[in-house]
Amino acid sequence: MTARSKKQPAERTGAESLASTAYERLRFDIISGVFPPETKLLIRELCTRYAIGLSPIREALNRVSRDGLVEHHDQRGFSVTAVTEADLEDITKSRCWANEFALRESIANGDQAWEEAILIAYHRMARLSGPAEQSDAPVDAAWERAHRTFHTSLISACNSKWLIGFCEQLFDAADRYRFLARLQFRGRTQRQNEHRDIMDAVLRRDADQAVQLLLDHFRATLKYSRLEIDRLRGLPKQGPVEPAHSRKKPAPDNAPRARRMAR
Amino acid sequence: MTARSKKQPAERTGAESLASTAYERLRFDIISGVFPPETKLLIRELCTRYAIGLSPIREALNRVSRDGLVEHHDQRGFSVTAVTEADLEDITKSRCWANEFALRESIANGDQAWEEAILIAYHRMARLSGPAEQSDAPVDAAWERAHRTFHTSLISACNSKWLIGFCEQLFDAADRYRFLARLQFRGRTQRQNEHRDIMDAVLRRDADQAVQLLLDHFRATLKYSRLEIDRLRGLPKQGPVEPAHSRKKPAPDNAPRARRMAR
DNA sequence: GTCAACATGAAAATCGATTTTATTGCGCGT
DNA sequence: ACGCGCAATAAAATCGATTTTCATGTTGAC
Repeated sequence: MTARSKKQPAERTGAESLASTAYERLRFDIISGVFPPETKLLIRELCTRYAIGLSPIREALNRVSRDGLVEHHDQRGFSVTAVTEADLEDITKSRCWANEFALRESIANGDQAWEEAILIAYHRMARLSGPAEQSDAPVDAAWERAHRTFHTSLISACNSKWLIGFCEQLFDAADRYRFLARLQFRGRTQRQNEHRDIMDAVLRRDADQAVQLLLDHFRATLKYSRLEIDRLRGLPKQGPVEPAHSRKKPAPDNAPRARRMAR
Repeated sequence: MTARSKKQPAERTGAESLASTAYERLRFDIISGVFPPETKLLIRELCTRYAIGLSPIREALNRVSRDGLVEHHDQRGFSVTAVTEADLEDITKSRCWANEFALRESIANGDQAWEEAILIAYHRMARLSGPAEQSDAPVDAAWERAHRTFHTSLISACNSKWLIGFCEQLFDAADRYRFLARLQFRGRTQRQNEHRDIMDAVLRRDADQAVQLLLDHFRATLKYSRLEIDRLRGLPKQGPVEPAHSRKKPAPDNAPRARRMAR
């Protein structure tokens, strides 16, 4: 036996820890709305859901809480950050500001590799956009990733890792609102051409036009998402999508809000 | 025994978890340069240093890593983020952008409470500035906190939690560079009047002037910190300030770089 | 009838042991 | 002698048990 049976050279880099995979899954589940806003995240439930121990879950929770998707109160656990219209507007304003700067810098500094990266990112996204049209799939993880990559590629030449990181964080935050809205609207609004127009302007190095289109794009997302917030308000908060583990005592009828964080 | 011996009603709100205190201490120690850049952070050593268990340390490390002060590689542990001139310039550029926007918004929106908060923050900082003049104290934690609070207060009326959070993160990152520089220069550069001038312009609602002064302030920090980077470069990297726990085998002489992260 | 102290149960937080993984030094074959 | 594979060691990562803390519902005194 000449050993070496463990690691295929192909996946050599894929040595992820359980905590990291838990982080990815948790972040995705929060953004995609599996855990509705203000849901209390019980460590034990997450353990059984993801089939891993306490420590990695706890580690993952700490990371998402620094992403702003989850709030943490000492001795009182974690809960999904609430959604409010003010927060949505804050996010949109911030990402407009940050992306405008980053995009202008990118257009000024971008080289050929940058242009090609945008082109590739767009086409990968566009290719996924067709087959995924069926609206019964609640979330197309692949397209979402490609979408994120596309937006990052636009500003990737701004020469600021901090700014890029900030934009990505805001992207995730805004995405959560978009997903929440989609849960109602079922079926994707067709906005692929917005992306194409943005890309065209960027590659044309028309900074003003590109910025204009990009900000419009963000504001359209805002408008689209905002419609849902009012509807969400007043809805009884509930646990994760799959029914919460049966309580020994089914909550008495006079408890309209279940599993809500004390504030 | 009528119990109730545990908690004084005074410190009722101070129910911090060990992980949170570890986070604070760790962040402070990294920013203040106790752990030099690129130091490998061994969990066990941190456990003994802070006298707490693995889990809280690990939790704290995850949080600081999301703050950008520490890098994490799966299965390979944590290490203090390296310092580079490019990173320092990135940070400065980013905080100039972010703070300009935030400050203009603040000046436009700020109410009386905002003005008074600035005033108070300044005076608290100024009061600490006098007695702390002795240069033998490596770090005056109280003044540093007040300094941070002052800068945050300036932009606190910008109506964007995201933007404020971003600015604070950048503040910490820049502060680490400033501390590293101070370790050499011993003795504080007297820049208190810069803060006063900024405050005056802000309270006068002279946005252009305030922005000008604030950005100059940041750039002065950049200039001040940059001087040290070249000097740091080439210096043998070493462990925490207190001598590294004695190795059974003292490293052979041909190993110039000790405890360095593989990259 | 109202309020406060108390008991009870649930969840978070912490710890220490165990498992997994990476790194380093050594021996062997070429 | 040089490179390659293997063993030994150190560190990270994970798990499960235990301790602390909070929330809830109840009882008793005023």
